[in-house]
Amino acid sequence: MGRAPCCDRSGLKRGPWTPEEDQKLVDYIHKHGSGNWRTIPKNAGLQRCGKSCRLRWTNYLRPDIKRGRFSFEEEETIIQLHSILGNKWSAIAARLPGRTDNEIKNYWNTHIRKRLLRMGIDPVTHAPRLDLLDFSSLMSPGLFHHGSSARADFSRLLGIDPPINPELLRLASSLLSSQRHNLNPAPQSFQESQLINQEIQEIPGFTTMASPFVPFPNEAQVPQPKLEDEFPSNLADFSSSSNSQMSDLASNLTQDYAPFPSYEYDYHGSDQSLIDHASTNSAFNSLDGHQSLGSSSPTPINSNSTYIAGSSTEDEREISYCSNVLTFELPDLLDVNDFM
DNA sequence: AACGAACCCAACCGCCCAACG
DNA sequence: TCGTTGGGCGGTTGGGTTCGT
Repeated sequence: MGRAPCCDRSGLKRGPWTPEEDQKLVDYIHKHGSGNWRTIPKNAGLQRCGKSCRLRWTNYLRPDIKRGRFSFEEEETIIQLHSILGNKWSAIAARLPGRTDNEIKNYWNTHIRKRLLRMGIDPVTHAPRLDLLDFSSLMSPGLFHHGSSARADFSRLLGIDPPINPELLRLASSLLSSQRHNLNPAPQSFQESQLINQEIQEIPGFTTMASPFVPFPNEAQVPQPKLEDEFPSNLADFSSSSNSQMSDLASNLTQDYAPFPSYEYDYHGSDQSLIDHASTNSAFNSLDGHQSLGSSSPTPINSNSTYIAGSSTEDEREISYCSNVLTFELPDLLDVNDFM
């Protein structure tokens, strides 16, 4: 059943707000508070729909709104929360004091989303975009460094040489399946979002901008799955939509796996940083396919804090993301920019 | 300098859901 | 139980600005 317009549109002004209108609305709300939005425009002497007033207030006029560029930490928080909550902008905004859902949504769509795409990360699933890969590239013998008799048997069985790594195939299959079936990973209702918020809040070490951002206080808490025996068999679970599954997911984030085994956001609220789980297994090739930005050593990849305080250019942020985040090997010949 | 393309973001649209009578 | 309403949400639009040629 369609919903009737929130108000009679005839005679009501639309479009950009004038300073005079802003002042009227601010004055009224300062005096009377923001109660019944339908009656506010009438009482405040505005030829506006109540909905328009509410939007103007919540997205622009509210005194606690923080204006200006998003900090790197805010960006990271957005990305992390988005990986869990999906496009629940209000839920994400609730964790970023002073930022509105609309502002975050716009920032995501205009900045973060594009950056992730440039990095070869699917902004919906937060997984590397394997759909862009030529699977023949996965047959590179140098891709994996694990000795595996099972793999040898498997490849012998398939008669393939050089062998396709079965784990990689399984991963690719799971990811593709996940991307096909779980494009809407977020819960459906605001209540669910709130529940999830609570659950996330209860995750040990998961904090938001309101408090020091140190999800993993010490290295010992960081899970370090081995590629061959600890890959989630069904990564689609990551994107499940039910509340309980989201809860499980949240738990998994700290207890078992990162959303993607070799794809991990770096947490660096303090000088503690997340170990690069997969750095011993793969190296990240930059998007032009020539330069490896990822660390190949098992030491924390940003023990000196990869993020340079005060760095603010898009490139610097992207490089920081790349060096911290993506340790997934892209084929040398793949230029993600070709797909942009 | 002029023009078109690309980008940015405030504002709007339409749907959903809980509350209420 | 059902219909209506208000508030809230995510998605989309369009006008202004910036960038590139």
